[in-house]
Amino acid sequence: MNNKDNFSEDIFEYIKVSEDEDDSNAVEIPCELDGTLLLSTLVAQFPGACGLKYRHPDSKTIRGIRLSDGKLHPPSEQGWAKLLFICVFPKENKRKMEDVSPENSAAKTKRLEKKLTCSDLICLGLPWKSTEESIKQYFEKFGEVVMVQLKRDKNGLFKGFGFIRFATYASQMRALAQRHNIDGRWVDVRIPNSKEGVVPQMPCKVFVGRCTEDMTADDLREYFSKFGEVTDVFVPRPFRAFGFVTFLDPEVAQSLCGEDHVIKGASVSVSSAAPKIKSKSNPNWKDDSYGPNNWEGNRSGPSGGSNGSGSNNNIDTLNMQNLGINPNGGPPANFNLPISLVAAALNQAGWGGFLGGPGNTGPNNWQGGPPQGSGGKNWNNNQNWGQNGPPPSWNQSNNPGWNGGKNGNWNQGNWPNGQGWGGNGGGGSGSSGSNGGWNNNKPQT
DNA sequence: GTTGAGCGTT
Repeated sequence: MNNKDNFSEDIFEYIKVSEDEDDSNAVEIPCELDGTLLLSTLVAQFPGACGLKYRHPDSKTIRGIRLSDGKLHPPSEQGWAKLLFICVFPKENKRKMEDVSPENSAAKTKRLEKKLTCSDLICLGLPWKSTEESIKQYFEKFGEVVMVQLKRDKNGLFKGFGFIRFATYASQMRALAQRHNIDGRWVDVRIPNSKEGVVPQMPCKVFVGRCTEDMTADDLREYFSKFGEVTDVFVPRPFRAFGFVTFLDPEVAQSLCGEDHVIKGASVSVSSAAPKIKSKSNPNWKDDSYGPNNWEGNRSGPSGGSNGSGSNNNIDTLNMQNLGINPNGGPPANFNLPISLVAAALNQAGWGGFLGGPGNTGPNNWQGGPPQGSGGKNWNNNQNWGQNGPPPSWNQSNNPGWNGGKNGNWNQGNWPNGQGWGGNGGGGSGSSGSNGGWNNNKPQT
């Protein structure tokens, strides 16, 4: 052995990955102990990646790497060998001949381009030591950053927030779809309030009907990833024969609507997750509510969160929806609690499924209380939530404090400080422990 | 000198 006895990274196999066949920019990425590579691990280093390929040393042809359940499988029984693996990114342009018809190509693309414009993004909770340069450097992994403005007071003291702007919509979407840990702080990146309703958005989410019970979120993700980058999947449990898939590119989502696809031998139908019913019971809803089931079905959140499938790829669809990035499934307009806190807490409390994690155990994976060691004592009387999903009041104004924080359970005063839900490091019912949560920020010096 | 929810002296 070597003299790094206290350093156990060599129990993981590292594989060399690059964006192209030039390995000078390659990154070595650790596999899991079973030899597979988590897609989320790949995405963490290569945002937007949806798979891997490699050039076969003998045939010299490019071969794809098998992706199943969010895991990339080594090309042979011998493992990953010492080959260079190349990231696969979703094709920018579309896929099917029908979509290249005159009606759908130029005109439609033009329309979309006009709609899908970048806006400034606000970054909240930046570390005090941030500089324009460091922030630019951090966000450049999502694409070209054309502007960084950190806000300071009259004395030049940094106020802990700022604005950034990307060169492309895709970069913006990638940044909005992820959580950001900058120098150990969870930083919220959002569309500024001043831009709310100004930045036009297209639905990124589709409704997938006729799902069979054996279709997991990972199945849907794997299948639909071939059409474009999937940022979120939600399959309600218990089984309800439908699911939702959210794409990074709204054009991909739109192009799939109206189509039938075969997954696991069954025909599913893809349709718009667009508004279908109007909610009268909840004054907090915006004018329209979305999808077949409002929040319960249509809502989603961080993928790869707090469940056994083991990884968190930092997708933050909950945030996206709240901020109008994806108009489908948005919460009430006057949703007072910082959405990131809700997301983090629900995730860590084992609600990852409700928020759309790959396990999709939904509200039912939370059986009668917060995780051990949690400070979330306000949950204790809500054990019925573990049986039949959220109480009806979730969608109504008399809910436990979603609106004004008057009732105590949800207002900020009752949230544990600093460490979030007990700081147990794991994702509630999940086992992977890779869910950092949003509210883990600690005071810094 | 301190801080940790917020929304931009363009």
